[in-house]
Amino acid sequence: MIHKQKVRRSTRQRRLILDAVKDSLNHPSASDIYATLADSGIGIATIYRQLSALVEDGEIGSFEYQGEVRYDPIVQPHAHIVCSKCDKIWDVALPKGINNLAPTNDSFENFDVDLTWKGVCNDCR
Amino acid sequence: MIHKQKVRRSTRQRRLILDAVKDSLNHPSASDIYATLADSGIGIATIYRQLSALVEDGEIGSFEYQGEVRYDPIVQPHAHIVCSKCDKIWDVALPKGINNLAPTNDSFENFDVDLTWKGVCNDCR
DNA sequence: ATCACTATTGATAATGAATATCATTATCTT
DNA sequence: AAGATAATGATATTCATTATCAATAGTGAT
Ligand SMILES: [Mn+2]
Ligand SMILES: [Mn+2]
Ligand SMILES: [Zn+2]
Ligand SMILES: [Zn+2]
Repeated sequence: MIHKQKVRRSTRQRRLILDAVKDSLNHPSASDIYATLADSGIGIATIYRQLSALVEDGEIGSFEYQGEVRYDPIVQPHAHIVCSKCDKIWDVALPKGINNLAPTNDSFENFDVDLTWKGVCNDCR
Repeated sequence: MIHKQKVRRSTRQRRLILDAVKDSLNHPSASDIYATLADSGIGIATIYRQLSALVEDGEIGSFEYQGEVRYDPIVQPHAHIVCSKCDKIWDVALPKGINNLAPTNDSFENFDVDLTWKGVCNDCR
């Protein structure tokens, strides 16, 4: 029983939004992307819809921070460092062997890890 | 230069809210606590205010999940397992030695780690 | 116990992120 | 080119959380 693949049309809006995330450096929110594409005329609803769709399709990553969803051009698993002063976010490699440290009881099947270190960055000290 | 301690009054509302979180088992949200204390007459604004204050005072923990803040009776650092189907959350010990795996560049001072494993629980399979 | 000071409360308005609605438009298949 | 329908954009709506402010109630001093 193969799950039917949802047909996704290639629209100008989808391409622009994907490119904006792929070119981003700061884990942008939906309104960040909206601002970046301000002169494209893309509506805010489309920004939200396509960002969700792109995550669902595995084209981009996402996580929530400070009450809003942030998007990530990197889809490979990785960890983040956040500064609690300026709220900047950096990418960092997952600790080697972290998957071996997963809680292995056979009543749970792990498939994803969300790891964030919180601290104060150099600029804020 | 000691930082002046903010004076915090002991009110009936604060005590009830703290007790509700301490007695909780399901990482409740603000509205969960509001529901639990429904017959106490405590206003929703007070629920939010005191939950924030209790976190600030280190009396309870908190983290965000699925677009809302969840509160935690356990203040000691620990990790969570969440089921992406039923959204239930379990406590789990932090992997031993996780702090040694922190990204150690001297331009960043780590003091907190947020670790969540996401998967599908037994009931949902 | 009473007083004065002010932190806290509760009702409610306001904010901000995200979703729902729906007529119109654009994409894809034939 | 035509038909089917996914996608869009304007906007209304939902939902969590915060702001406002007059009234209330802890607290420390008398
Ligand atoms: Mn990242
Ligand atoms: Mn917990
Ligand atoms: Zn910083
Ligand atoms: Zn489950």
